Amino acid sequence: MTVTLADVAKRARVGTGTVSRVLNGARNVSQSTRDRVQACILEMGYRPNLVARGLAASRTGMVCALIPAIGAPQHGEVIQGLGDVLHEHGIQVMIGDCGYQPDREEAIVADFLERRPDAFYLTGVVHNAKTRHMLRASGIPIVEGANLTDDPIDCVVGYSNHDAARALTLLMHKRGHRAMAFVASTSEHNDRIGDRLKGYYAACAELGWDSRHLVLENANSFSGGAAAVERVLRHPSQIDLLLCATDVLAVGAIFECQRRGIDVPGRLAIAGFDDLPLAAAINPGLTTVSVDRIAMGRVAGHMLLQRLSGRQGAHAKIDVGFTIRERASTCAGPEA
Amino acid sequence: MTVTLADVAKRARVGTGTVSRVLNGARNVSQSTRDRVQACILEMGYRPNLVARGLAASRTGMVCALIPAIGAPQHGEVIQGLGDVLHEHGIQVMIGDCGYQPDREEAIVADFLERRPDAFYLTGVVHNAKTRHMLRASGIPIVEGANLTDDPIDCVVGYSNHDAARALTLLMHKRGHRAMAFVASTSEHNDRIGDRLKGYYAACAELGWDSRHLVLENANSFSGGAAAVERVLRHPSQIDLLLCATDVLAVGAIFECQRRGIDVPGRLAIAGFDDLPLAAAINPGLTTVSVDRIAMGRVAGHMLLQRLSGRQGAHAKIDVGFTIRERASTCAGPEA
DNA sequence: CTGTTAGCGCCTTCAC
DNA sequence: GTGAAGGCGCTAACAG
Repeated sequence: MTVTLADVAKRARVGTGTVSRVLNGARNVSQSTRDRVQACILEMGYRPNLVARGLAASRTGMVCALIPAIGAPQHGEVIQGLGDVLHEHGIQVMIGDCGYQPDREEAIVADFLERRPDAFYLTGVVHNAKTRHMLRASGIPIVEGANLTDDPIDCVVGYSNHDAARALTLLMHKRGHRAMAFVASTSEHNDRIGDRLKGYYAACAELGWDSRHLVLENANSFSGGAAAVERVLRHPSQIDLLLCATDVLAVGAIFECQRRGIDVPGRLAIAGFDDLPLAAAINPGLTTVSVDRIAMGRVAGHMLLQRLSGRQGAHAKIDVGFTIRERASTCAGPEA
Repeated sequence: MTVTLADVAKRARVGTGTVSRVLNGARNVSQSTRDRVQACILEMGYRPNLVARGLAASRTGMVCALIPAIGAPQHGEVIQGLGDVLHEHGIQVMIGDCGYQPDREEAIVADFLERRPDAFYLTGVVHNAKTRHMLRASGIPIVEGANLTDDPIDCVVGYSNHDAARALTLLMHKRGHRAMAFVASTSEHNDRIGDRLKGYYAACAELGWDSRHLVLENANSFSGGAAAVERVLRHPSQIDLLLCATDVLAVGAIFECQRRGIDVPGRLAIAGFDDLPLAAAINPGLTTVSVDRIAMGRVAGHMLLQRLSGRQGAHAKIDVGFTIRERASTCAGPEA
């Protein structure tokens, strides 16, 4: 029924090995036979069976990527960059959605490993012991992304969520904001959010705000951001800036302020994190932290390719940095 | 190095066939040997190699899904529903991003087919001839989604984008809107958008608006929606409703109105399509067309499972319907 | 119920 | 440069 490599070999009057060589671009094949074989391939409409190739070569040409939520544009961008680079090398990306749940992540890793991927990409740098163990034991290259750590499973590419939050907090202080509240999203298992909060704490400590920091925690949704506004307005001390752990929370907060007729940033300034397209579009524009996620994905792809090509060592940790985008949702500073 | 099925068999003192049976839950294995084998599997930490299984059984337990843009939450929801159903049956989903480009779709389909997936999910119902041919020739179940057609490759699950746009237009007319403009997104190769426009035309025809329909075309982005507002305001006839082909366009339009101090819906009403979370959060709430995409994905999954289990026939076309969500961005009607 | 035997389609030595 | 042969790890008859 379906035409196999052996069929091609027969038609071209060569051994299967030769066809295989042509297929994989080995140099030691004479031009004439190469041409003949390739003609047959075309004529017969032969398509290699990558499952068989994977078994024989123990290289499947597949890389697994785990993200916490498919449909979240941030992670989509990373995957896009990753895929762009890998596709050029004939590698396909298989995506897993672990929904911010470590045990789901573990299950997916276990499942995916049975498919013998050539490498793995994980979002975040915190994974449970079993997951780390399985991955290490598999012996394939692993890259963790979207944050930084000094103790990666294998290698890591991202930016310091901690430092970004700290820098944003300090900048807002410089701009004149004095009474801040931090709005975290409920996510015990999201290291990026956790580090952003820690970065906020660090900045507070540096500023000498050693007493009760106001920290709220809400679902990472527009209504979660709205709820934060309500809480803050009822707070005894007059909060003048809402530092939201995500743009979604921040946008929800801005919407709520619009509804209540609260001036942003006049009465309450709002900052976010992620620089989604929405951040630039909304009124007022949202001050936020920006990262080139596509580039991050591309770097991840290159790291994997390098590891796959044998060259160990090299960079095991790459910081792609971040940028703070100041927009109208926060004050331009005392001098402005 | 890695433990294989043969290793387990040796340790359990049974044939490889028996281990295979235990693995695949065949009934004809005595409880005692089953227990013994399973003990060995645990002790040795055996994990089956799905690549080898795929080759031997010519079932890979993989389904490929093509979406036009990873990171677009709409498609993420569909994939989520699809994955939920398939995972329960040990099937993994491999996602491809074809970026609204037919030739990229064709290339991805060709690549993916070499991995011998058990089935395929495609977004949309329009694909080029080569793609359709390859898919048909592969002989595996195919389901197309997110729209409807009478000529599916195999089967289709979705809703009529045409009818939804038509219904929305007619409803808006009923609500008192008389001078509409349709804002399409630039996408020659997006059948959903195309059908929405046709549905608008159909409604216009029914309403006797046979003369010059105002139709704009902009990039599917917030700024595209903003640009549409500018165009409409300069239009000689006073447009009172912007029918946007997507929520993103509509939200961009609302933002632009906010900037210009234009009352929505008083001066200009705005409606969208997709019912993103943003539609309910924004001020005013966005009137839009809603579809249960997760459910749609689940239905797609069930269709595939049914096809895979041999039972042909059954439903080859399932309409999951749509709902119009009226919110404050359009008028409540003459009676309100 | 269970062991044995062929492959699945391809890659990869190893001789020629 | 090229053919032949031996697996890769597993499933699926087929005997017993």
